Amino acid sequence: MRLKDENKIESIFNAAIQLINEHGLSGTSMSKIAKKAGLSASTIYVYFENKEDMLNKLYLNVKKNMSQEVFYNYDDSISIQSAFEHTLKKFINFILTNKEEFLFLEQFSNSPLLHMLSRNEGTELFEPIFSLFEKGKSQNVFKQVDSNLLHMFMFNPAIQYVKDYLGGRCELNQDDIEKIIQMSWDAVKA
Amino acid sequence: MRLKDENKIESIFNAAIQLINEHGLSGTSMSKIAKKAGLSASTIYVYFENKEDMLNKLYLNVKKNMSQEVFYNYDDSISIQSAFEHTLKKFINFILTNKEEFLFLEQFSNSPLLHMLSRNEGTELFEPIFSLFEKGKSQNVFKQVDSNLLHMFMFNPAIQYVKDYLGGRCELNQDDIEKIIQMSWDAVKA
Amino acid sequence: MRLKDENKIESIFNAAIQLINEHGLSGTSMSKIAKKAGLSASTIYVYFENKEDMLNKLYLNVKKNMSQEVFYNYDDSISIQSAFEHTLKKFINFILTNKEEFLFLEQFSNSPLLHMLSRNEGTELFEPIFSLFEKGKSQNVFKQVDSNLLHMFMFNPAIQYVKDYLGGRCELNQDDIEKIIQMSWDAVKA
Amino acid sequence: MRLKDENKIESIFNAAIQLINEHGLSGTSMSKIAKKAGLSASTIYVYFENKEDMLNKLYLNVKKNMSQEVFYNYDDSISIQSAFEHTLKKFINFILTNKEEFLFLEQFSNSPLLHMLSRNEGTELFEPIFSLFEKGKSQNVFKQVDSNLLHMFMFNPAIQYVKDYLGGRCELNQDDIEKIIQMSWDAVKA
DNA sequence: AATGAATGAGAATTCATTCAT
DNA sequence: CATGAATGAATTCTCATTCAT
Repeated sequence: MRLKDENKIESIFNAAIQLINEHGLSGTSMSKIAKKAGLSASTIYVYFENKEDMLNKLYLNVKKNMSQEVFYNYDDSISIQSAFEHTLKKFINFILTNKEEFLFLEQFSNSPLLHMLSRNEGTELFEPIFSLFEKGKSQNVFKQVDSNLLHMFMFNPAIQYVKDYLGGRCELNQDDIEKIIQMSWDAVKA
Repeated sequence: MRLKDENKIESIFNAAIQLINEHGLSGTSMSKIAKKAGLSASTIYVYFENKEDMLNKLYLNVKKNMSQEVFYNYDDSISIQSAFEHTLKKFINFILTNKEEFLFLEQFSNSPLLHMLSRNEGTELFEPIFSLFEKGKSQNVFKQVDSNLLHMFMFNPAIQYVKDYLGGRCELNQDDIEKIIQMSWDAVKA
Repeated sequence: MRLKDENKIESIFNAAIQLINEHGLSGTSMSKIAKKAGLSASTIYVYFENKEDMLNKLYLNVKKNMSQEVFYNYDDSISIQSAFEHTLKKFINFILTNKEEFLFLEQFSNSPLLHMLSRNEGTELFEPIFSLFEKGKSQNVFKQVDSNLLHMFMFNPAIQYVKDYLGGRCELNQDDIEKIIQMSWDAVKA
Repeated sequence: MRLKDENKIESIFNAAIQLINEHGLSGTSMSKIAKKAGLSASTIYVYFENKEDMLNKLYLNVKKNMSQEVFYNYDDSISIQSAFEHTLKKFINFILTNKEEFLFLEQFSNSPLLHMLSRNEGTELFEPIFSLFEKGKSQNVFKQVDSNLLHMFMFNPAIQYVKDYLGGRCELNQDDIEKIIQMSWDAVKA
């Protein structure tokens, strides 16, 4: 693809994310996305097969950006607890500063439009975390449980916290974030 | 006049839940719900103002059922840890045996169609839990953090686990459930 | 019919007139009328066959009120010009002080829902005017033209004036009204 | 892309006019118009924003046609009385030979769907008449009254006459028309 | 007489997508 | 590649009316 095209995909993605957060998945039509992106609805079909395809590719795109930022400069050599806390902090930071992308992810994750394939591909982008879990378990730093459980206790409460904040249901508070990280650690540590 | 049929609301709710789980919120139309419920689409509008209203009332209905079952025979006098574990167990049990209702809740919670009002009303149904949190904090059994944080660590990982199971992404395992309860406790305990 | 019923018909008529002026003929449904009248939609069908029937009866009702007021104390013995001017003045006064009824009439007169029968019956209520026209023609006070033409020049410009005023397209002005009456007279006089 | 078909708008307008005259404004749905025009209902929405928009544009279109025909070859230099009579004759002729358009205008003029803006724009198309009124007043040929009053006496009785004729409530009669023109003149002349 | 419940028919409008240019 | 035009299918919701009580 040429540069020009990449810009167009970018515009489509941005427009889609904004509209979905404003009006929900079902309230966002292709023509509205096209209008916001400044092109014709039919142009979208040059780049994507259909709405589902577009949404799935957008999902993976966002997940990729997220993983890139979260694992940027990921240092494998520090202590497991440090790696855990550091990564979680970076994750929270990412979803706080990229709330549009994050909220889109949350909406789309619960939709039947998200293909199993995309979901798996998205999960694989967080592979370093699963490595950390395995390493931690082998060193008896983490509880001897399925890594998915560790994953849930690492991310889900934090995700809920940010969702509540972004939904105006609680205040943002640095202290709370520290506590969340502490609690997550308490949950997973052996 | 004909007698208002309470069963009708029940049928509408059941049809809606099933369809939403099968085809997603946006893939579920009022006429499809009506057809499944065995009545005319316009009849739904006798009982509800519009789709949004119907969905919000369905949400509250499900939340109410959930709270009734979770807090049935809720014993205030046992130890805080027992109450915590017992309630969480009952909660997991409810969402496992009422997967349709549970999955609907998860979908709808992320939709902009869910009114703030309904969300709050739904939360209030779980008041006993917040009482437990306050009591536990005063006795220094729980960490001295906002009760919402305790709530997140109590429920969100479990919710994610059941979602993964119901989505076919992991096996159900009694042992895992015990571990989740243990991890939740580790997260919240002082 | 009993008193009680008469009140109900009155309520229905009032509600209908108000709603039609606010939202137009097509924007006014039977259930909205019923709600505004404080009764059930099905009750309207106790008194009228259907919407058309109700509207036609309302039309005649308004026309009857109008004729009663316009011809109240109608004095046959004064000069023809005085009778003409006096009646026109009273007519203008009626439509100015009963703008709701008047505007309903104007809306409904152009609708295909108005039956020929009702229209004729309504016209007959203005019989004294046609008598005046005949008398005036026989005395060579009016032009020797079809009475309907006299009728048009007597009423239509005035009606348009009041419509423009009520529609906010001109100011009400007593002087204008005098001039309209003068012009009408110039048009019909021999 | 396919070429935009100007005929399509024409077809839509024609279908709308016919149906509105047959079944009234409220009895005419977009899908019926589309069917009669030989296209899909959604195609109408390619050309117009909504029903209201379409109707207002149709209104202006008809008004424009009317003004074009009425003022075709309009000669400013003849006597004021001749110009008055000539124009009125042409107007009556237009509404008699374009009864569909005329009746649509009458129905729509009384509808709350007609925007103030369209109404004004429509009136402006008859500017030459208002010039004539001003000129006539300055030469003391017309009464010294608001031009709107002159306008009412010039057109409204004639309009009513044609409506009665088209509604089958009177016969068409060239003599009557001459008389109407005479009466209009008597009404407005100084 | 009065009415809440019920509904089939139909309303306006939007949607995802295709197609010819 | 890009897109305006076009549309069948679907959507939410309203309506006039009927009916059992």
